[in-house]
Amino acid sequence: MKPRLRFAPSPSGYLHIGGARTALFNWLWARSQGGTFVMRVEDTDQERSSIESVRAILDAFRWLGMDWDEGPEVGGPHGPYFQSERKPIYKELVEGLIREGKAYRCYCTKEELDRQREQLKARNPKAAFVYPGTCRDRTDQPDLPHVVRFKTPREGSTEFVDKVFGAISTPNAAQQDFVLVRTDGYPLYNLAATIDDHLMDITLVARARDHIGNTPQQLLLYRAFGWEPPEFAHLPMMLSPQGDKLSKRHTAVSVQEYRDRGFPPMGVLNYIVRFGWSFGDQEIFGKQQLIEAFGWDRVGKGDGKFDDKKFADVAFEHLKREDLTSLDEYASSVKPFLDARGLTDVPEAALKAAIPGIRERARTLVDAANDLDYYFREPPELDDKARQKFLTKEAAPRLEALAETLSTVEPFTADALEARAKHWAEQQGLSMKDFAQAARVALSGRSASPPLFDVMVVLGRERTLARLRRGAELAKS
RNA sequence: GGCCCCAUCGUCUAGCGGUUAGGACAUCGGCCUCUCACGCCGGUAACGCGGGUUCAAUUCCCGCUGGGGUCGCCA
Repeated sequence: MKPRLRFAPSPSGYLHIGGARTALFNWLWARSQGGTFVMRVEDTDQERSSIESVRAILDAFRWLGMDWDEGPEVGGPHGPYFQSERKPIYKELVEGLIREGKAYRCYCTKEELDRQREQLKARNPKAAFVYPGTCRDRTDQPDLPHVVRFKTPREGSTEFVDKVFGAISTPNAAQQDFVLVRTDGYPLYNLAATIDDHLMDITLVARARDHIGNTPQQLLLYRAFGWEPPEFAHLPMMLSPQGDKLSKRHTAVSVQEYRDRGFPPMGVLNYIVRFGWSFGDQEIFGKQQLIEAFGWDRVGKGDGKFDDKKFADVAFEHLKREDLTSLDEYASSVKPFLDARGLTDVPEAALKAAIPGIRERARTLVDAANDLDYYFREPPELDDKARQKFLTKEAAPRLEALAETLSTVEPFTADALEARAKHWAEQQGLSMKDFAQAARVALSGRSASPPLFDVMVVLGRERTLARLRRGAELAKS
């Protein structure tokens, strides 16, 4: 049977990097098995959910290149895919549970329970508040504000075999009569997720380890409904560098921030997939390779700590290698970052000519746009320090002479230019070192750039000569 | 605190009874060189502790210690 996987975001913000990883594992398995990847929006918390957030999350998915087969915008045979639109489904099923005595209405108010909880905490901060079961055996069901609670068995234990962690067993006594439906009639997570996973024919639920404690409750619900539960796979956590829960305080945690920093999408996916999953010594993967390599047997159990440096390096690796980011892809990816610098109509051909020279230098697309800037800005921005250091009185005549000697080079290629320049230098009793930096500043405005003659070729004969001469003028003054 | 889970370099990890414990990032040297990079060569650096099992434990079992998760009318 083809597996059906899902990712079920709560639309209360951006797509968290940890959420992206969970989604990725699901998506990879679906894609590698020819299965189905379902996107379901868990918007039962009306206060926190927003449509902008749904949009942000879907945009992040698109940017990452993870497509969904069923869900928002694409529909599918198991809809609706917004939980807020599935209320009648939950309602009917919960009423069945109540009729069968497997759940009950609880009339205790949140305020009362909160008060009790706080009292207990005041006395013993480490004590766990457990619902006292006030309404558990109540026989009347008046039509007053209430929540619905599950009647958790007091005996026995709930067990399952996790695809990553193996056998996990939890005593039912450790579970309380958890709430299924709140006063406003909206279902809570465990109820809605269970019902939807079943109705949507989900075969494997893969999620982060912080959900491991929800699994027994959900299993209890499957049993109560008489349904066959799906398989479960829990992923080790992605922790902050300090080892606690990863949050904004530590680093950028939204996928969008990495996009804005100029990380390539596959760089992001590649870094997060290696978190809790490995494939021998291979660290860098293209998308197709990743789909083929992925498997649950190579998912580890230990939590990991987030490392910005490693992340940046993986992203860079993807930008650097043409087999991972093609020239076309690189060019179109860097465009928005050039736009942001005001370089809005960069010729495609020139851009593609310039990229190979900056690929191995630019660690992000932000860097790339910066490294490409002087090719497309006329005149190039001039770095003051570089000017003072290299555009000296001594340099002026050399730049003039260099422009002169290079003006007749044919063809205008790096090799030919280098040969001519070296020949000229030799005649003058000079070495590359005696004019290279001055020429670099003249050409790029900076003291660091790709090799001189490569820069010249990208600029073309006319601009090269003009910039060298302008450099000479600047050097005189 | 109850319940659940985890444990190899600073970090991500390989290892699935016998290895000089491997790779990558980071870090420190060096080489290359027209600058900056890239690349290349090399160094420092790990099996948490204690018991078993075994001819042999990083590897299997138990305990301890340490770490994490969870205990909401959030998901």
